Amino acid sequence: MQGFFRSYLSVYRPLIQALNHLLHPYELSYSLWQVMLYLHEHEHASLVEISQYYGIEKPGVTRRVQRLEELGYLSCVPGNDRREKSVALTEQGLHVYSECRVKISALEQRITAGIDVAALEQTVVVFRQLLGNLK
Amino acid sequence: MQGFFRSYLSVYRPLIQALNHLLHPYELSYSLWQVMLYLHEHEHASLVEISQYYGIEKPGVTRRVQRLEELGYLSCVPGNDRREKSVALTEQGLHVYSECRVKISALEQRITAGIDVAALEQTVVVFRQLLGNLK
DNA sequence: GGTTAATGGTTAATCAAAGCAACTATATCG
DNA sequence: CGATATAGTTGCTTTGATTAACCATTAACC
Repeated sequence: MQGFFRSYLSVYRPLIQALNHLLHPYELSYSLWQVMLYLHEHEHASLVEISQYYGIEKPGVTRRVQRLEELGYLSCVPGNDRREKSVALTEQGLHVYSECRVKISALEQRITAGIDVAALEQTVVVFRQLLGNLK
Repeated sequence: MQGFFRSYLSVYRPLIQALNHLLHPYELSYSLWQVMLYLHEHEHASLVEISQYYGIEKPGVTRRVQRLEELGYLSCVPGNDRREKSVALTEQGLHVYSECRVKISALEQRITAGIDVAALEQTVVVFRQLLGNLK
């Protein structure tokens, strides 16, 4: 499968640009959106948890969280371990999440238009396998 | 196909890291590698040509080309239009290309191991379609 | 129980990559 | 000839990530 990576990577820039453009009105980028995505699924989370989930370093998470805090999209929630900073989406964060969710799904719809659903599902399976092999 | 983008993007960071790690001994990154890739296929090219092919701005290409020139991997070739800077791989650049080509193909082999070849081929088709829809 | 080690988080400095705006030089067209 | 378009460069800014060093708190252990 010579050229597979190249084929994969050719999609990246236009895709991330489209997503960032979509998120821009909310002062978000995809990297910030990732944090919201995680918090939408986990109610609350520590920074290390997010760091490990996305495979990025802790300082990166600190900054994403700081930004989202500034925007009022998330806030700290008290926990028993006082080292830990547990964060959760705010009311506003949840609202922004929902709005973006709709738009992102619509974009997904548009970008995958005309592609066989079975092929898309197959592709998702391939991504999972690639990810497994990459670790 | 909710979550398709997310699935796609989850592969990006680990993949690009693996590639950059592989290219590091040659003082290359994937963004530099792209230029070499193009020049390997086109003998020589102008910066605008490369810029359009990869969908990046001209200054980005200027800097990539400058870096590759410093490394001795490419050099200018004379053309009739004196505005234009036509570049081509040097002897050394070609040699480095070959070495990296082998290693990248091996990595590709490793990362796609155990994945059905038909599924991979279908995935490449999906990438092409996505790219088409993204424009 | 008190010292040591591990864990969670932050800050600062650095780097890579990309974008935009403004500029120079050359070509083309009227 | 002069206006306009094209190719490339430079400078500045932004985004995202990394490493190293550090502080605070908790856990482990003799």
